Amino acid sequence: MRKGRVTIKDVALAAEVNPSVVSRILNHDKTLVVRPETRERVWDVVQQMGYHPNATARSLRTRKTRLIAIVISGFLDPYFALILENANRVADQRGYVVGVLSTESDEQRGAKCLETIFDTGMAGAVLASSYIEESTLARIRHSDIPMVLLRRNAWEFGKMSIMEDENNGAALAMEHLISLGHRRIAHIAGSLYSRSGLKRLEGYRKALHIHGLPYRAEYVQESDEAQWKLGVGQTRLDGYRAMLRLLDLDERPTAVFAFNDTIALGAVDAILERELRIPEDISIIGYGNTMSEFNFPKLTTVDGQMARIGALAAEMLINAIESENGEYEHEEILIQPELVVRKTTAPPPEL
Amino acid sequence: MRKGRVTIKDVALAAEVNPSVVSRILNHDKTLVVRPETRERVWDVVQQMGYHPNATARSLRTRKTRLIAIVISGFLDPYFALILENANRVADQRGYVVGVLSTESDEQRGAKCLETIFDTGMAGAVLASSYIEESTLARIRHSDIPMVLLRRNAWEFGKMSIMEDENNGAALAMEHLISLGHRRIAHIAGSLYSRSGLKRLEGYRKALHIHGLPYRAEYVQESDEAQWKLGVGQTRLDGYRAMLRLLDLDERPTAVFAFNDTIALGAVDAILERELRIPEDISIIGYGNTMSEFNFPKLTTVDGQMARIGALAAEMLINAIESENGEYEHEEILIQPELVVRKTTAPPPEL
DNA sequence: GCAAATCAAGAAAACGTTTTAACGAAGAGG
DNA sequence: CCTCTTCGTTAAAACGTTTTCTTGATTTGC
Repeated sequence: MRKGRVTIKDVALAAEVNPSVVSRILNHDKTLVVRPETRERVWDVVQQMGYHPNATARSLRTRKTRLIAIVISGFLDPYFALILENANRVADQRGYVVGVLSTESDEQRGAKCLETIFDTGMAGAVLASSYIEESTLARIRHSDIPMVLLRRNAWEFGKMSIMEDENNGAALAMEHLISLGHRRIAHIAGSLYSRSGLKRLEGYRKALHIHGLPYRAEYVQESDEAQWKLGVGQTRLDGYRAMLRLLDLDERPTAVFAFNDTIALGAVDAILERELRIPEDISIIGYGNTMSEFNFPKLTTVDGQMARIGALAAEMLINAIESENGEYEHEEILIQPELVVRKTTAPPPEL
Repeated sequence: MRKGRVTIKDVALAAEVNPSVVSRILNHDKTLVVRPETRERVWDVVQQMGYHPNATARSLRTRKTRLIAIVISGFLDPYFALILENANRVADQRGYVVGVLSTESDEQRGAKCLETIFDTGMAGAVLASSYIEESTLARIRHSDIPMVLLRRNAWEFGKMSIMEDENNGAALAMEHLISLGHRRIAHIAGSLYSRSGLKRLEGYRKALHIHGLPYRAEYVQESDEAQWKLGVGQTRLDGYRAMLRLLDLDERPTAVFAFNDTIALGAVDAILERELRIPEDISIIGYGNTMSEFNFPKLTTVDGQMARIGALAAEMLINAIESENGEYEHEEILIQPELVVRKTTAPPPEL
């Protein structure tokens, strides 16, 4: 490590052997026949000189890179943090580095992120951000690197995808409330311009219908529409405000299914402020399981399985990258959410 | 984009020109003299064939790479999320991709992350994780790539560093409480095996001393020591438990300075459970400003300036990478925290 | 009208690997 | 003793750029 880095030639020179031999020894080339003493000598020199193969040169020659991209919407959202954490763990185990790109809730940047992925010559990508326009996405069809799309159908693009069964997740939440005896159940919805917002609302409606409960428009509160900039605005404050509107109804609901955990906590704030008790007076169920289990109150919710999804995405992606022939199944996987019952749901007060 | 990617030779062939000309045109080589029509023809062909230079080959030749590493302890901690978010933004603006490595509160992995950085040939690194042993860190001295260390002194390693003045941050919190009239102020400490834990405790003691207030050992609650695995265990539950112990004291404090916001919220839980009011009965101040401003209750805290630190780290690192001669100042920057007064502090009830 | 200067581009080396082909020496087979 | 394998290693090409050095053609200066 004197001037510049030590190259394979330096090693070869010191070990009095050809560079190719060094390379093949280091790469455990099975077809190489070499005297044990030579092999040992090479290893010694490698250790002693502190030789590390130049990854760039290797990549150029092998046309392989060990860098994969994960595109998210932002680091602060626990949804993405969980995905990143687990995808990164798997990638690391398998010897890959993840380059992370953030669209920052700006659709313009979705295209830029994809540019970067191609320009940087990454080996594959997990597309988790929802801020990638359809038109941008359409162009990935002709890219030759594997990709895994999250929460997006990817069949048409010839890529893999992992979807959550949000419809069923919402149903799970509703079944739980209904089985506790609730009949007046409200929903604080997410953006109705987003896939997730629509799916969870649909699950809400379907559950009502199955159990013969009436759909009451005033029981579905969207967060202040002005704030919904395509999915943004799911803050605790939004949940708080929506819940206040629900509490002001003549016949207020006995249970609330919130679009996500953050909104659910906002609803909790409003309820406590009105000096009502949870779950005795009103039950609250969230969605996502993005809050720590140590949070207060201990929120009943639906686990979105982000940890599993993150790990699985990395797994699938790397398998595809390493598939010999470059062929891989364009799988579409549907993950089932799970109900997590904690302390914010109970039978309604009338019983 | 038929078979394999289109290379500079393909472009050169199609534009009836030498590859070197294409290269120099694309890189806006000032010294190149070329006929306008040729230049235009090359650009046209580049566009039409969708040519993107192979980043790997370019890196090999120029001995430069546009990949920088950020080593964190985990994605779920908002402290790191904020740093990542802002460092990533700056890196992206300047045309860099950040590869993110996580030590996951495992000191063994700190060494591994550094290995990865060198093996991957990254251009530089921001070391934000606290789980990197001194012995591991010592080896970076002889690495030839720029690095920025966060919350660590790096002078001895010949690297740059950004430190928070946590001592002063703690003093800020204490001055605020004392100026409100509090005299019985407790501290829920972080791990006393960590730099941060010690510094904030020191700030707490110093402030007491300056104002002639007595130091009372029972007013300093460490979270359950068994849980402190070198800094882990700063959960909301820990704050809750520590606060319960404080509430059980004969003469309970009128204000609490918590090691961080998460612990502060745990303390809030305990106080509310005992049916005391915040801030009327007890004031709470946190540290970090890691919670959204929409959180409830609106926590008075000390802003750790993580956003600024993240951006600054990326800025300094990239400046160093791009410094012509490879020389750069081994700066040590000290960032001052700022007090953020919200709703959980008020004068003590006696007044 | 001729040397010198300028213009427009081409040729080739280099970056550090991996991989395939080639090679000489030693041993085997007859 | 000659040929044919096998063994252990070397030679060289290739990956796709960038960069330096030439080169041939045209223009300029006088």
